[in-house]
Amino acid sequence: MASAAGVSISTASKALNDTGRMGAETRERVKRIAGEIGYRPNALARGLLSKRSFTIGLLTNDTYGRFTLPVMAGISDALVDHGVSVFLCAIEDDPALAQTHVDAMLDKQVDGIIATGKRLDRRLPVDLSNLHVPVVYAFTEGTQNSVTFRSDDEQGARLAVEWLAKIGRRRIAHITGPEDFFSVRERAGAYHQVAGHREPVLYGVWSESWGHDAVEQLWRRPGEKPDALFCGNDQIARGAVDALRERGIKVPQDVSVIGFDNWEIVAAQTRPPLTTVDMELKELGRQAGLTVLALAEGRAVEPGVRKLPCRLVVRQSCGG
Amino acid sequence: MASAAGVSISTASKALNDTGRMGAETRERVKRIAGEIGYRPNALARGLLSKRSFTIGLLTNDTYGRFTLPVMAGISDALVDHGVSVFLCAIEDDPALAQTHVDAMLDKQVDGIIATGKRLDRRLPVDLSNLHVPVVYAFTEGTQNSVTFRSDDEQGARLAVEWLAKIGRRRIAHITGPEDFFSVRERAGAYHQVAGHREPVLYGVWSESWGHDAVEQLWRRPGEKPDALFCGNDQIARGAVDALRERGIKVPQDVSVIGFDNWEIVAAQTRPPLTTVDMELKELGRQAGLTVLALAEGRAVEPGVRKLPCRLVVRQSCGG
DNA sequence: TGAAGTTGGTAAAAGCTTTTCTCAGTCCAA
DNA sequence: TTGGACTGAGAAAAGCTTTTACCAACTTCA
Repeated sequence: MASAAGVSISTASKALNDTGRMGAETRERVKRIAGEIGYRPNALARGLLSKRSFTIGLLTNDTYGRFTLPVMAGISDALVDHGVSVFLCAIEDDPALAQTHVDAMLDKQVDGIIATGKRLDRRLPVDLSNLHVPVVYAFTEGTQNSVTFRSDDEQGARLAVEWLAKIGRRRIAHITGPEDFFSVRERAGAYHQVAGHREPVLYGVWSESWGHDAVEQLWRRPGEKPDALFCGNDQIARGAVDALRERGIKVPQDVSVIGFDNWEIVAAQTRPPLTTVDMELKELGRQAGLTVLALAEGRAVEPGVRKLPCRLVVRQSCGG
Repeated sequence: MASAAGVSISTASKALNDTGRMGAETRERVKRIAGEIGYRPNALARGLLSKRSFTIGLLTNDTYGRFTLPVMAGISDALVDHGVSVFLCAIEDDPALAQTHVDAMLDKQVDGIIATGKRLDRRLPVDLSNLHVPVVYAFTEGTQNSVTFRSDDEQGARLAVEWLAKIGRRRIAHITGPEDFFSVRERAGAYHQVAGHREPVLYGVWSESWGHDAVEQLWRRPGEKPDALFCGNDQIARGAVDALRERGIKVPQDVSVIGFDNWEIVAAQTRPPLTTVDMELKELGRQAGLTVLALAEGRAVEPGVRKLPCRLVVRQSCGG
């Protein structure tokens, strides 16, 4: 212990924390010696006393990491400066596993929990509503009176469709995922609002092959073809772009395509690279982190759902 | 505290831990009451005493998560039964950030650290060699006398090329990543060993477009064309498959293609889905987790590099 | 019946910090 | 010279659990 190299335990503590009364010279000396011997206070002991472990838990059922990783990066980014570390717990829709992890986090006296997932309209398979630590929901459905962060899919979709309209596209089709997804309905709603009801919405699944098939369907139909495709995610968009190329239709000259998610691995590798909507998940994570920290410190936070704006990432699949 | 609902503090502790001497009936009663009031011991206090926090740190510079996520899943999977939680720290090749995270982990008295990355032949930008907690390296280069887990890329490559040979392919080309990657050289070495030196190795970058370009190069050359491609990763393979399709060459009828990584999002969505080599990163993580736990418990572990076998995942891009 | 052993439980210490309380000494003013 | 205020530092408690030492009561055996 640092006190061995100087004064008493309590004086050392006060010196290092800049608290209590003592001679400036003593304080300096203690600090210097502590630095020299590389003394670092034991966070366990500190936590035992202060009731703050400077630790939070991140619970997710998104094993693939598509959504969790950016969120995690944002949380970590926001909290590392506050000395807070993050337990990452992946629970694959397994209630027992989820409970095990929650219990472990609680035992370890986490200051708070952030729940995240892969879908806005689904709950994690564990009840977090009556814990004695604050809980914040990010990109997953929260409980009554909780704080929830989510992307503003309506605004994101509007961004995309308005962009297509702005560059002169008039027959914009929407190829998207399963209709029972809340975000699908929200994006489709915004699409209708901006583009009207002239072109159909094609509901399907979140895969490239569905994007491919949907283009086949659209182009097999008689009558005028779309001059733009707004796709529900980047994978669908990629499948669509591939199908268009196979039909000899040029992207973006003949048809503009916009995706959703800005999943680099898909969007940037498509030929041409996809213009797409970014949900700003890292920012979402950052805000969730700051919020759970505020709650942990006893600051009041207004409950409710906070929608964070999306951003349009312009690459080459639109022209304009 | 549970003692309020029963006996003395020490009796309660002994009852719950099945230690010490006491009446069976007393023990049962304490356990029952503890269960009823939902008592859970404070891991901080326990850790303070036992010098074990039941917490480990996972350090990674793979922000994208391609490699880290499976490794993390394996670690968590192996350790959750032992009550161990994992701090995930993403350090993006930033030495200062890395040090900050390591210090935070050490302050929190982690029982051990697992270092992982995105490349077998690169070190993390922080020195972990003289910590007073055990360190295990997984899928990143370790220090002298450390325990390191890595995939056996040579064996994986052999698996792929032998499979191609077995289904009757004779002119197998190898399109791969940058030659300065250790794993690239190892895979190429195994390729030469099995397939001989009849076809060239094309070194490039880890992208779809390189796979695409490489096929262009190969087919523009005069003479006989390859009847199989062994690609350095799934993205290259996907680019190659796309290029072949555009040339009207059928996969797998005319040319067989094998990738490397088994990155579902790429491999499964390619048309046709890719046969590929899986590095079994989850298993790698599991073993790393168990090893760091063993070390933390003071059990001796032989230092050295442990190569874990890869597995061939057969989909439709090979035929045979 | 008395010594030795067994049984069931409690008290106390240890682990490391932080915080509050206390104390000895110093300085100044009356 | 004495009383009060102030200063610098240490003692002790608290936070929660586990472990060791200990004690009182009971049993067993000679």
